[in-house]
Amino acid sequence: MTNKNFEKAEIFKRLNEPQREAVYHTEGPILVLAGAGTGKTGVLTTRLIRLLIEKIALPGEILSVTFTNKAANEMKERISNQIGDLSSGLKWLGTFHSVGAQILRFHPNKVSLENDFIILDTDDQVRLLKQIIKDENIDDKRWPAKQLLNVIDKWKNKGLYPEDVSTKDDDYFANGKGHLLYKIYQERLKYFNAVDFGDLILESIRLFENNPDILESYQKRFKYILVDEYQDTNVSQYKLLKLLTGQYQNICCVGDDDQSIYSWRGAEISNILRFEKDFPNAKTIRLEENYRSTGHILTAASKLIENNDSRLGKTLWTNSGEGEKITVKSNWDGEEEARQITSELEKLSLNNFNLDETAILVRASFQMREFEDRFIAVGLPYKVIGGPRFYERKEIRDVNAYLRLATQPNDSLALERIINTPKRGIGETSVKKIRDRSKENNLPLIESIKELIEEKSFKGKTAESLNKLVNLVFHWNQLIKEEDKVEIAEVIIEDSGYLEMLRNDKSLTAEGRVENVYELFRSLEPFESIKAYLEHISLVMEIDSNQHGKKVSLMTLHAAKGLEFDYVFLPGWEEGVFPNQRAIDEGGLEALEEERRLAYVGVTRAKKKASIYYSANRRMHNQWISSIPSRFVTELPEENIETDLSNYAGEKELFKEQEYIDFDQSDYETPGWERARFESKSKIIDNKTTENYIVKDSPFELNEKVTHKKFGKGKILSIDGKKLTISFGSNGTRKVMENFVEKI
DNA sequence: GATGGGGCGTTTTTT
DNA sequence: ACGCCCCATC
Repeated sequence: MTNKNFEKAEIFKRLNEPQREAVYHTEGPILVLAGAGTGKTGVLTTRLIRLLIEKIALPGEILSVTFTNKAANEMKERISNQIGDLSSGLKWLGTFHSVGAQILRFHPNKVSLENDFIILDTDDQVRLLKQIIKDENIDDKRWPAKQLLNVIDKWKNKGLYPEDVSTKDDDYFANGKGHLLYKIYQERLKYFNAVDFGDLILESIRLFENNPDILESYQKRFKYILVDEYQDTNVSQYKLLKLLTGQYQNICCVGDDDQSIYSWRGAEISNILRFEKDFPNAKTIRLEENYRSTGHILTAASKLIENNDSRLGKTLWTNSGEGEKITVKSNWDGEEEARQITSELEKLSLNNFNLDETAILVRASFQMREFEDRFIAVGLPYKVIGGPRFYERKEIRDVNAYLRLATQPNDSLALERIINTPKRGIGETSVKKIRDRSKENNLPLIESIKELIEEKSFKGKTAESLNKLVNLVFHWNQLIKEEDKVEIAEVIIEDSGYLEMLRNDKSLTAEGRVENVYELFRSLEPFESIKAYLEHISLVMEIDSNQHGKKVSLMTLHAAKGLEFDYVFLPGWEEGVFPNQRAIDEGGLEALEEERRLAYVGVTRAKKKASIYYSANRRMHNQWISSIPSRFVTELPEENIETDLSNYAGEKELFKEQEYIDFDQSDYETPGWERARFESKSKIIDNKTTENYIVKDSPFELNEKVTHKKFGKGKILSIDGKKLTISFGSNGTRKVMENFVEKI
């Protein structure tokens, strides 16, 4: 095909001016700042397609990285829909981790790995770390393995090897022993011929830093580099990109600093903020025309995000008219909020509106329960997006461990996982004996077992079981060598006694587990071999969930990034819930800005209508908390919102209570807040529904001594529901809400 | 090796 | 309040 052909193509014609520029500017570094709904993925794929069609690069010469498998698959699909076979051979289109794995698979020996190294999942990592902590005689109660994993993860995200962790960075764990444990962990990984997710990036960096010739070959190979969601990259991913970019500098990063919501897992918003400094002569293109939302939604979201300081700044606009205003509604509590939203959804549903185009986006998953309860009560079809993943289920991991072991008997971590599952009478002492032998003689566990059996170190049932297990493993391995067909998986799992164990389990969950195992067998079908399956799932922790039917989507704001719906419901916009108090406590202003970006992501998911809700009271950890509207509510411009207080009863109560909070000390003096206060006062309120919720039994007693965050120690003079009158001595006598007070 | 009680944590989650 | 994890106990 020629240039003309490309220019005639529909995908090209559809581009607007800045999009076109982003597609055509192929030489030199370029940052495409793509606001929500501005056709980001379209630009990325069109750019790639153009490189191929105009034969600027061969498929194998384009490195194209995304963050999630979902994004990678979507891109692949879009491309192949457009150009079919031309797209085959795009073997470097994938997630950061799959690219890292691919690189390491070519040169395992250069980073002290062997062929067929295994990729650990989180569960394996924790088990390994637990062992290390115990071996080092550290109290694993005080210093849990999970926490160590977080610390190590953090270091890996920052591109730090054990030797790079300075004493200064190492006050997180076990009084400065963190980096030592990290070192041992890395040694153990090498010993198991294993890497974790972080290593896929980190070891790739090490490979390139230690082998300039190899690096150069990759720099030459990757004529063009495309990066999606650049705001989500962490330091080590950035380093890897920087290395690969080399002298050619043909890197195109697409992202949106306003949608950076993953700092807590290592994403560095500074990567995108610094782009122009990092890559000299970089071109920045802003995509600001939004094709998703209507005017009010877009303006409100834009104004909201303008409250952030750390941003590159862009102004979204749309041609699609004003549309509907964002509604802001208040409720008495979470339950009422769920009722309210559900009834709005029911109305839509009764008018034959497609529920697939509706979503409820929450800040934290505990908020989902009330909605699920309500949906079930009224029979509204819904689906939860995200949540516990298939491959993280225990039974699935167990089965995978058996399959790993069958393909690779030396996989000691897999063996340790299932050595006594189902119960075979191989206790902790036997396992320790085996493990010790392995450490002494530097052997895989299975070889140690063989040795120990020959030496008759085990007796009775233990010896018998171990012998049987070892023989089975080698038998399976033989089966797979002869004919690696996925059907063998079922044979293996039956042989092992695992399925029998589940079938004999009378508990409620066991039935589901058996089903899950069969689901796994089904999911093997598309694969050529068990080995291919295992390699796939070690990088892809998801299974395609086929959630059919028209349903409301229920998910967290994080899970909603990249999605869009006609109607978006945003409950729980209250201080403490959203912005999340813990986030602010731990991360201060930066965290608050991230929360605001989350709000921005939420609002911009809506195509036709966004509705925001807050409640006067919320039950958290089984305690009633009275709450005040989120500052984000007050940051929405008045002209783009419609405050609807008609529905509900608790408003009066809410604002009456607010008067007991010391307003001088609060941040809520924005115009929106004042407006809300004023409106609430002028409303006539039906008090009926509130009565059920009024607290009758106070946890406090008259004359009880308490402390208040601000006023210090005091004595309770009177109790009126949640309102306490307290004498604070020199600080005077004040009325305060009980949740601002603690017992001494 | 099963069972139950005590202790603990309870934001977001991908690979 | 609740669920999960770990350990002690039988």
